[in-house]
Amino acid sequence: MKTGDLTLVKQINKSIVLNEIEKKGPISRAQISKDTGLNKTTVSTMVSELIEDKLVNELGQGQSSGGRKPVMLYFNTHAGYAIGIDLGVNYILAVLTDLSGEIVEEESVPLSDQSAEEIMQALRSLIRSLIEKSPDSPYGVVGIGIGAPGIVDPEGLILFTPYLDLNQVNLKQILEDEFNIPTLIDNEANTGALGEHLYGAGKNAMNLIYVSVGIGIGTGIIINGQLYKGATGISGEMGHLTIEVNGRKCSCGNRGCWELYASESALLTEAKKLEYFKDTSSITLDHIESEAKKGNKDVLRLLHTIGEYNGVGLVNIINTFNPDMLIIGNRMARFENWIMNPIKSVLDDRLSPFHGNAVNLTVSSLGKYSNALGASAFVISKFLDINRVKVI
Amino acid sequence: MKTGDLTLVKQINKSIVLNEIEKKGPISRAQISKDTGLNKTTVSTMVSELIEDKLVNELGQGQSSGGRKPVMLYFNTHAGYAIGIDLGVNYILAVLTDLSGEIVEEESVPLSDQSAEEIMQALRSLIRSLIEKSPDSPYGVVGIGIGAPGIVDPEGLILFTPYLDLNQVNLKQILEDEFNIPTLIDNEANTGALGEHLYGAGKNAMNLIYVSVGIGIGTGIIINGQLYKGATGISGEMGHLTIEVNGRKCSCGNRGCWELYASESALLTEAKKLEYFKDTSSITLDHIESEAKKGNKDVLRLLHTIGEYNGVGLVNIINTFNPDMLIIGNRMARFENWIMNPIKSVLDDRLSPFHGNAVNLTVSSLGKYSNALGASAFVISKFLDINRVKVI
DNA sequence: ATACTTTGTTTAATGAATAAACTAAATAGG
DNA sequence: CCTATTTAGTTTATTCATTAAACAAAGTAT
Repeated sequence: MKTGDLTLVKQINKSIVLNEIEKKGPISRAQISKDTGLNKTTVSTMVSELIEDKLVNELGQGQSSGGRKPVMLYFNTHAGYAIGIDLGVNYILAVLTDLSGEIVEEESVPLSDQSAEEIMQALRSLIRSLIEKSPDSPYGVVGIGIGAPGIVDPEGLILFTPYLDLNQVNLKQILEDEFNIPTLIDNEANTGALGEHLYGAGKNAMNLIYVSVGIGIGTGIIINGQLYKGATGISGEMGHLTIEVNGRKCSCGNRGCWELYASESALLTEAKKLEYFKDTSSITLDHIESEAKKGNKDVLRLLHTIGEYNGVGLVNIINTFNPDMLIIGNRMARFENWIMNPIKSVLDDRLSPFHGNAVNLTVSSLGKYSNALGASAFVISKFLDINRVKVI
Repeated sequence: MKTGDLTLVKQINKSIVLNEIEKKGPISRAQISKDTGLNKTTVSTMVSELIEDKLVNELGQGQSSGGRKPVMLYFNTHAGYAIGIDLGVNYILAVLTDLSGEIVEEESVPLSDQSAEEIMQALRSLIRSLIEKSPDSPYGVVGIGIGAPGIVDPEGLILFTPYLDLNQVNLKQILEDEFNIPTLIDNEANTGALGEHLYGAGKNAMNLIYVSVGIGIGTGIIINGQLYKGATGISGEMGHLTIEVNGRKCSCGNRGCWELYASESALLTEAKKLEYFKDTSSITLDHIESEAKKGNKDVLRLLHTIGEYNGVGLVNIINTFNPDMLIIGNRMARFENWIMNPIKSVLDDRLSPFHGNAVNLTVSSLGKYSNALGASAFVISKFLDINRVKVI
């Protein structure tokens, strides 16, 4: 059983000090002591250790505030690096970040046939390349994080992923065996939620829901600053909330699922029915966006409708979680200009007044990087072993 | 800021020891040491303190297992008492429990006009009476917990409650001023969830959703063993999930809310339309249950439909939370025999196979007491100040 | 009767946080 | 320019947790 002892106390306080330096650095020992309530002596001891650990450096003297000049400390973001991978349906985006989540290298490849061989080969070569490009550092590449579409079990086994030929593949095991670097796989909505929580729009939100609207809709749930994954790791399938009880059958087995009305697939399906696109063989989001920019009435009306359906689902999420913040991510986010108003008017209409203005709704601030950055953040947090991110 | 120090360590370990005695008592010091990993010395120290605190007693010698006989310890459930109150729409049920949640006294009164005066007077007299009846004990009555229908803010202010004339009343403040006993008010779904989690069917579930199906539908969310209340304390309004996007307007502002189809109100409304009840002026649940028992076809068909609608909402909950356990409580629970099968067949139909048999679905095991017992458990936990229950 | 086991306490050691005293180095004000 | 004051950071001694080891108490097994 997890009991309390002195090492626990030290761990807690060391985390607090490191966190403080990360968030507020450059900062002096004295300031940390004032801000945290920890004794000056304790702070000094922790800082010494962190400097030995190469996680913190001294910057030099800062401004005096009427007495001896403080020694400023900063988080050594170059103590190690992490790889974050966005495993998309037709692309793989891989980033190398420093320990602050700053992107230092970036590579991507398109996927053509989604076969296991193609994907694995692309992953291997991307990872190998980023490892080679990673600057010399005390800890090297500290982890590989992957955000994948589909259902991933807590051991890193991909239980089910539509479109990709990776069902029942234990990606974590395979990559750890090959690269000997701690690896984490999770659903892209979960990694996206983490990314936004740690580095994006959700920095100050302890309870946030990240809504990944792509081909389907998935949600990443951050509760009390921690990722919630449920009993068997498959929570957050809110794309499959029924919003039409006798609606169309969904591939998940349910009927009238939200994502049938509000996702990228829904958008493309409905666009196909428009007069304007009747001669277009395969419609893309680019087509739709360019028409929307041109002011194509039918496309605007369609986006309005899709926005409204997004709003209906968001009302459900708010009624369930009463979150501090809602973040819309993935590919639907590019239509922000056209869907945000209908979403907001649906919220106004349908939300009980007790929610008032409490909910903060926004579009992903990390854009196409939220998934890859979240995956990277995940492994960084694991490396730093501070309680910034825990999976419930 | 909350930092680590020795008192924290002690608090953690003392909690562990007390919890162990609560759960496994009678138990010896040696056994606690083995089970928890705490050193024998530490356990002895904590036990001495707990005995001084009157929270633990020595029972006498136990069975030898090949050496010196152990001294068995047990949790002194009579060290104090707690009052738990189920504030219903047309009744108030108040229980006095010992520290183990065992009911030692019970009183209830019907409500006739739901006026603030009637309710406050009834509450006062119930509380006063239970305090008088509480046996002599080291700590006396350690808290008053109240589960109320409606929306309660974190400070105990009732923001909104349908049917009761208590809107904007700060019940907590009023009762604390009068009785000088720590008081907690929460939504009845939250207290119900706590009751089932601590003393009922959900004892072993760390992630559970308690679905209170009464006049409306509310949900109490326990995540990682802790009650989740959301950013402003109004999470869990899953009765207002839209299941028909263009459905009837609900009083909450939304459309096609789940509770319009699956609650007690829905049952009564639909029952009114049945040929059999056309001459009954005011139909009650008793009427319906007695007809169901007699095998009235129309009533059975109606209950089947209501069950199916309950199933639809439960699928939504499972897709969202992937919980260890789902517990159906409040008045709809009495129809278990007629609604459980339709619910289960809807789950079979609509749930993705990845949920398999992972979800444990059951009806409240505390029956009409789950709300009152949860309210009592809430204040007991606060009193014991062990981390058994924390509100996120 | 003797060896062994199990329970629980006493004793001494370890390691964490911290208050107080101290050193170092600045500013401020005459 | 000099002294008092302020601020930063370290050294020292104390307090208070857990714990390992030795020990005492009280049983069982043979």
